[in-house]
Amino acid sequence: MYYGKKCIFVANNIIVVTLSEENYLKAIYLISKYGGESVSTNAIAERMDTKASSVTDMIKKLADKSFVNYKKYQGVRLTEKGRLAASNVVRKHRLWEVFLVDKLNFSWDEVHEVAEQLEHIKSEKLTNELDAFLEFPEEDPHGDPIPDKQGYIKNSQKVLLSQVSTGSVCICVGVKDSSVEFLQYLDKLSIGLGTVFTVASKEVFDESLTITLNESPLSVSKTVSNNLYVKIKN
Amino acid sequence: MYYGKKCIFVANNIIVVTLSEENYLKAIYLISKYGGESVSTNAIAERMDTKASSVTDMIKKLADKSFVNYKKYQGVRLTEKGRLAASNVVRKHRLWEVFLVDKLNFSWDEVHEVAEQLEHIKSEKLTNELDAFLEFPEEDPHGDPIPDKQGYIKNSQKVLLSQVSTGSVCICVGVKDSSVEFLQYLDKLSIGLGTVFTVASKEVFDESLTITLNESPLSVSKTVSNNLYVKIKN
DNA sequence: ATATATTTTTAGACTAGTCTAAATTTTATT
DNA sequence: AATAAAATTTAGACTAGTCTAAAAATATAT
Ligand SMILES: [Mn+2]
Ligand SMILES: [Mn+2]
Ligand SMILES: [Mn+2]
Ligand SMILES: [Mn+2]
Repeated sequence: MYYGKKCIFVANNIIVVTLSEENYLKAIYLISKYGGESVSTNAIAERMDTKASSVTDMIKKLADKSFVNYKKYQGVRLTEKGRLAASNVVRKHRLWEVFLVDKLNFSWDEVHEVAEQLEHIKSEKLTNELDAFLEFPEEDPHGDPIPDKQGYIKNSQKVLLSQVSTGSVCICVGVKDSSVEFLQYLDKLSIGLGTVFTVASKEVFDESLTITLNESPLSVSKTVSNNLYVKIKN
Repeated sequence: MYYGKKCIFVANNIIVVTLSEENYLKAIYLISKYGGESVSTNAIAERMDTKASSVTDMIKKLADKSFVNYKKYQGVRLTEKGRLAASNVVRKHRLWEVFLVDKLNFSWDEVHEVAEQLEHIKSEKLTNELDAFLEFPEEDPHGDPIPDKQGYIKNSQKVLLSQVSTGSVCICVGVKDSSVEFLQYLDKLSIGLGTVFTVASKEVFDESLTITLNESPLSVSKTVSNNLYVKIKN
């Protein structure tokens, strides 16, 4: 009997889920907004930087294992089992990101690549002890929510900076784009999670904003305001 | 061009070493006593619980990448490059074991399985920050030495309990067999790293020892004394 | 020195996961 | 409704890593 042996997690001699399957589940979970919506083959392929034909192959395997419901040409939707498996991968990813930033001096633009690896480590005890060690964080270094053991996510009232009306005092609570480039640009602007500023004015021409940060005015483009989550402070 | 894409570490777009290759390198490294001796195909197969034919296949790949020197039917020996790659895997394995015990409340019999996964995470920064976070430990929870960044290992004067002469005061500094079974048995005997005891007498019949631990006599079999490393205290 | 046993390698097969190119189905446009 | 475009699936090929069975080389025993 051939089981691939390496790279595959085995519990009680039953194969649970491979690294590759986990990556597909995670992609479906995130594209579908945490398991809600149905997801197209192409959307998965694009997100995972792979080919649609590969996605179709994998979707069939996931359907066989009842992680997704699948009808040809109709896209997929996570089952409850799939949603839980996927949320667990995301939980691990985000917990490890917190660990790297809080304990190992990583900056928020350095953690993602390593967390992509760490999220596949299989050990319930490890995940839960890590959670406790970090004092049960609710959000990762990019402001994204960390699902709990049961896959439950606390939803917060964050809103995109671009939606905020002039005069509001805001606190930065997350990023929509968490690319290295954007994060480093925010560093340069001295904007990070917890940064407080006021929306001074909005330019009609290009929808750029002028915000007041540390008493000084700062202009931010529409691209920035469209990718920064804030909470209104008053 | 096909590169397997997943599971393979890429630095500057050059494939460095796969998870499977790392496992073989580690096995050769440990069998050869940290890269010294030449190692037979069968020895690798036995240690890795795989078939000799698979080992031969992999050996050829490792030789192509100049991690080992290989002549048909003559076994393999690690090159300097191979020794360093292997020592890095062992370094990571043992650092993670320290992390799990010191920070995440794992016991010494629970860490190995998880460390087998964690040892393959590729990030120099992670390894070095973890090392610093743990305050540069020199040994893992089983008393095994942790190679430094350059692959250097501090060698210690530890000796098997079975070699110690009667009357010696010993401090337990490591185990040769680190199976769950042996480690749990030691727990039951209240023997761990740092435990101090005196060798009271040796039984000629079965070479069992009577040791004095916390004022009380305790009998340990030859199997135990052959798998426990100690340092003489005076 | 020869025969036997052991070790190692080779040959051929298999799975997981990927790809390209072609076929099929669904969706959008006239 | 027919056609064109886009999305999706299928067919067939490829690699890494493994296996079994057979062949070849080396080591051991008479
Ligand atoms: Mn991330
Ligand atoms: Mn994140
Ligand atoms: Mn170990
Ligand atoms: Mn160890």
